[in-house]
Amino acid sequence: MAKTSAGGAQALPLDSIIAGDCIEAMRALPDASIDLIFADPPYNLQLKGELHRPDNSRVDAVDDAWDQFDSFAVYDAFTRAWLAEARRLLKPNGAIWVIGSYHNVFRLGAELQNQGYWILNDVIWRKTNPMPNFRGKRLTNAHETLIWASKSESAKPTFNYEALKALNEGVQMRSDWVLPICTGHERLKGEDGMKAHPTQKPESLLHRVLIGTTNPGDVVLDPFFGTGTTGAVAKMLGRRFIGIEREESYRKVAQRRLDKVRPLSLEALAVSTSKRAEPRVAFGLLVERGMLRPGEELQSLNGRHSAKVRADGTLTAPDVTGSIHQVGARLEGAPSCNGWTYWHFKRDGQNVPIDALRQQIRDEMGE
Amino acid sequence: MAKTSAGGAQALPLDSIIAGDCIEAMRALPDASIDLIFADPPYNLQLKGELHRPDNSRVDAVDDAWDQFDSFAVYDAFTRAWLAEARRLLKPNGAIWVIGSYHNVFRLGAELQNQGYWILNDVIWRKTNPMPNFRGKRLTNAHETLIWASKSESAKPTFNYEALKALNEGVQMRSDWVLPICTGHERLKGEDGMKAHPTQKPESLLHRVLIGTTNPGDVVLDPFFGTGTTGAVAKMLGRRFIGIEREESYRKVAQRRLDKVRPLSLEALAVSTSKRAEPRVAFGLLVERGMLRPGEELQSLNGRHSAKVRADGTLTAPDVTGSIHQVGARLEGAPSCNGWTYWHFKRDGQNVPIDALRQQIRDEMGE
DNA sequence: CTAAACGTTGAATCTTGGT
DNA sequence: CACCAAGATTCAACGTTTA
Repeated sequence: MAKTSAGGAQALPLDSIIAGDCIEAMRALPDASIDLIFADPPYNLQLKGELHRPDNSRVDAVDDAWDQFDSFAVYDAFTRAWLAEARRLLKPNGAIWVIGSYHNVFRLGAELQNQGYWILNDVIWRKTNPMPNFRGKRLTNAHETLIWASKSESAKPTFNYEALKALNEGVQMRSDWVLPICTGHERLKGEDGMKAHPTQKPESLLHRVLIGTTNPGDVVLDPFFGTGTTGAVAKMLGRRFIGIEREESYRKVAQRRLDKVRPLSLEALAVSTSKRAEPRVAFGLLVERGMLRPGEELQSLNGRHSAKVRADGTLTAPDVTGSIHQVGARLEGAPSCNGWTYWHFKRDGQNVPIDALRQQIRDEMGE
Repeated sequence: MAKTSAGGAQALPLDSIIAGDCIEAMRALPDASIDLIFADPPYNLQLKGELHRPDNSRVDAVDDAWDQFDSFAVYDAFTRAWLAEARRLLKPNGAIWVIGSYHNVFRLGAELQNQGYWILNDVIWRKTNPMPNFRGKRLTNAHETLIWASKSESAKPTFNYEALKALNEGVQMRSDWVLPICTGHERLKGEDGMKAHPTQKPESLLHRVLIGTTNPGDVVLDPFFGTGTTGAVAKMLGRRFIGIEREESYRKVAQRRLDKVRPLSLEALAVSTSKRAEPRVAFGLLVERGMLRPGEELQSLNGRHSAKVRADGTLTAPDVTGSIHQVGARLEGAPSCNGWTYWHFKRDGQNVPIDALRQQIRDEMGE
């Protein structure tokens, strides 16, 4: 595929599965073209014989004295390579999710940090129905760890705070997610009736990831596509996806699965948004519109202070004059203050925050 | 201190706090002398500006000098050094616990693996009452990660499977542990009334670690002793401890704390080793949480019988040991008994059913 | 007296947009 | 990039004061 000189998104093989090795396939994609990467890398290394040690000696699968150090060195080299490609592909405000268990997640996390990714949270997928530890020599391994990281410290990653809060019954989403493992009808079977993939992730997990950290239309890359859970949920949620998968059998199952997915309507895709996404309203507009009269007195939230509205949209109190925020902050001795929720006016004997007037204006603008 | 040629435990400064840097202090201890290490190293939080709650109050951040490192390279070198000393000190079948957050735990885990430690489980401490994310820019950081590792792959670490199972309603203990953070009376205060240490760990966490992975009489080393939670729980549970702490103020608080701890009786310490019927409720959590003290006496509903609480959440009476239900049934000569309503404890001169404590826990967990 | 209201705090990598 | 101002944002557990 030809890259465009601009690295334009039109070069991307959207909504399709690329056959091949994940590192080579990523090399063919343009810089800074991806909004989000979700990666579930293998940790049962079938890499012997296909990779070289850091000193370039070839690792042989059969007769090699395959000690632990070699094993970690090879795994780290593999991790370093695909994470570097992944970072090149991310837009400046892009982010990545990786998932792993204690076998590999510490290598993943350390390498993310080494490459300049900025960890935003680690998230625990707490399985409601894990496989028990049969030998009674360990604790039941009842969770996996996800790491959410932005491309750099200065990035401004997508985070739909209000949508996740709504998913969590009105309290902010925590870093531990309680979700069942993938079983039943959701678990894809091969033609032999056996499970098609050993570690198929539940769609609920991807649903939460994509609702929380992407917007509709975003491009999501999964370099270890497997049976395509990332693609299926992305398509359902109105996101674009690119999958990379080496094994033909997985690609076949994934493509069949994807063909059956019907995207949700735009209406169904709408999520709760934060105030930050709404248009700014100048306090002065409330005065101009006659919603507050110059000279009218406002009361503070706690009732301890008052200030008068002036015709230019500033407030004045005995010792301070300025914006609604500045006056509130000064009177409270606080470094900052949200004047919209701090100041109240009287209507029908009730104290009403001036934020209600702002909301009224926003409602009119939205009509 | 002179090492004995056998590395004998008699050279160990048991049940005391060593003043000084953890690496130097460990160098003075003999090879292969420690059964278990619990380490809560600095997290390298890298906090920048100040953080305020929405009500404008200031968050008291962990900004102590001991948590400051110039780079990952410096932090890694520090980690490498203390983990190497720690490994030298462990007996061949010894094990280590480390605790951290996403800031440092990937460095810890990777270095453990690099040094030949063998990870047995990662364990998630899920906090019932974490600090929220005040700016709505991340997920609530609601957990910390512990890593449990043996000295080598071939080691046979202590694992009290049945005791942990008994603590967990008779089902296998999982890798996610739900426990509150350290607050209230347990949180140690300095003379100024402020918290004595910024990151004091709850005793319930150490209780579970020590019950599960040590035996009475084992030697437990904590190279980052702080205010001595590890020592306090070890002493209570009949384990020996060695603490290393650099800061004099922490040592003073820890020593005062340790002096007040009364070790449990042997009887209370006995830990079940045989299989038995599944208790239906997590009585053990009441013990871990300190709501009932091992050795404490419970009275029967009719006042005719009494039994003692043991550290693994079983009861013992003169002729019978087992779950709260089993012991109640045996003493009454009944086929079954609801231990929750049968057993009572004394609080403020009143007999209160232990069910009240269960209800308290359920309330906390939102059931 | 109790109940309700109010205040405090916890290992935190915690903003955005305009000039 | 620096600087400045607007303005968005919290949950559970304790402890203390008020009604």
